[in-house]
Amino acid sequence: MKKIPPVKYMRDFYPELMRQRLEIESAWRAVSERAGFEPWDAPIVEHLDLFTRKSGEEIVTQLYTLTDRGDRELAIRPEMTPSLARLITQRQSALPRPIKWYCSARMCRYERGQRGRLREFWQWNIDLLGVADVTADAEVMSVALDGLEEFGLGPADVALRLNSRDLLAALLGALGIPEEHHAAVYAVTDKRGKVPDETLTKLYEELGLDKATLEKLLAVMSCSTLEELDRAARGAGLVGFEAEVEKLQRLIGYLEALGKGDYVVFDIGIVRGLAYYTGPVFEIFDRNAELRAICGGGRYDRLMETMGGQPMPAVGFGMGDVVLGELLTEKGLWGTAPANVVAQAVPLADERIADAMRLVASLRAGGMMADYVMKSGGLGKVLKRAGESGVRWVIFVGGDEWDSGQVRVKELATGEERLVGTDGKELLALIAKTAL
RNA sequence: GUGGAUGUAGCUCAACUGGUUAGAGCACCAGAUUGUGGUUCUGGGGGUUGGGGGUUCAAGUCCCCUCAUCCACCCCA
Repeated sequence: MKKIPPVKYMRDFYPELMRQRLEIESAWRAVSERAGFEPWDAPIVEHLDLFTRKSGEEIVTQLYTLTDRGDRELAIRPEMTPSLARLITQRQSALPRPIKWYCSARMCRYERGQRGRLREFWQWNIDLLGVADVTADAEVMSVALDGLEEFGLGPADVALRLNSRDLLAALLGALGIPEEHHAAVYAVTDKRGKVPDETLTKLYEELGLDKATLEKLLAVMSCSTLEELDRAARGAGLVGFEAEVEKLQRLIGYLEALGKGDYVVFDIGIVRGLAYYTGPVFEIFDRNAELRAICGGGRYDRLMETMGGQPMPAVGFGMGDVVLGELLTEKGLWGTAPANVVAQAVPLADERIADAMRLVASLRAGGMMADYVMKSGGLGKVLKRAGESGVRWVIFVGGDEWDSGQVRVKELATGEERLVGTDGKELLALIAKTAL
């Protein structure tokens, strides 16, 4: 019989990998809860319309779609935001503001796999709705960075690249570029840092702008700090963008107040592909910029209307488990050791197997992680295995000790042995004491 | 969807210009070791050399196709 492999670009979670996934998810959860976000989730399968409404029909080629027996067109969710919008709009007037929600969800995208991108993955979403001010943006970005700090990552490891769609729009407007051409400019700007500067310049030239406008655009787009941009735009005689610069400066100030100032880098090349972003947008990268973005997000103040709800300002991000996992592996920051069995009982004769079970059952009932060897004897091997796998106590069940109502307990780290009663109580107390 | 690279045991890799039955280390299982340790020693299981076709007396090796993986592009919610 031929073996059936896992589905292309999807992972089998052997225990080692599964522990990593759980470590990531519990960190996300802990950080979210600590920052006052509430958990939510939705079905893993949604109506196809939910996704095409937000992203257009082209999205279908990137989805796992299915038709159910009632001829309903469905799709496995490729992201959480449409579901979020549904949940929010269903109870929009009843939810107290601000709405701070998080989820850690499994999703699928039918894409070509490559490093950092698979067809099934987990994504942490943080969303804050009902607050139009950049205080909310700062909060969301800060929590994203908290999520990375939880693993020991710091400003030396990752950077938060920040930009604003409103700022870009204001600059292009000031340059006299009509709104319908903004998307084309964004598409080029998005390449910044990904292609050589000369190529970028060439792409801007191909946009068909007149020479004066092009020169001003290039002057503005080549800035690598917000201050530099402010000077360059003023120098080019542009007006009407100042409020957006001020907003970003205030946002950066809030991030500093939240202790995240060292991560922030202004990057006019951060555009984000999605059309629905409206204000500040950001991506978090490893400092070496070897991997794709660890996290991306921004403000999407129009989405609730698009999804049939009342207008409501919103800001959020998504962080995937794949790139983060690669970074943690690269930096050696995985924390979880296997959960070792603390105590292992070994029956010294077949007649003692049931007794070992009883003892272990009472230890488990007492909250201790305990296990037993499933056959009697073979002490040399049992001890060897126990030592290798991190067992801390081995309990010998049987022999003369058993006949006198006791079991012999060996602490593997010291080799010290003691005699305790067979009901497990004394053993629990002993282990609890040494565990501290 | 486009282009490039790579495919040998669970993992890391050998096998000179084509030449006997494809090997080693690690891992796994067992024994030395029926009441006491991590070392050591011995043995064992595990391969359609990704798959198919072709050239040849002979293919892991050369050719073609295909599949998979990785990298880059497109896209990136």
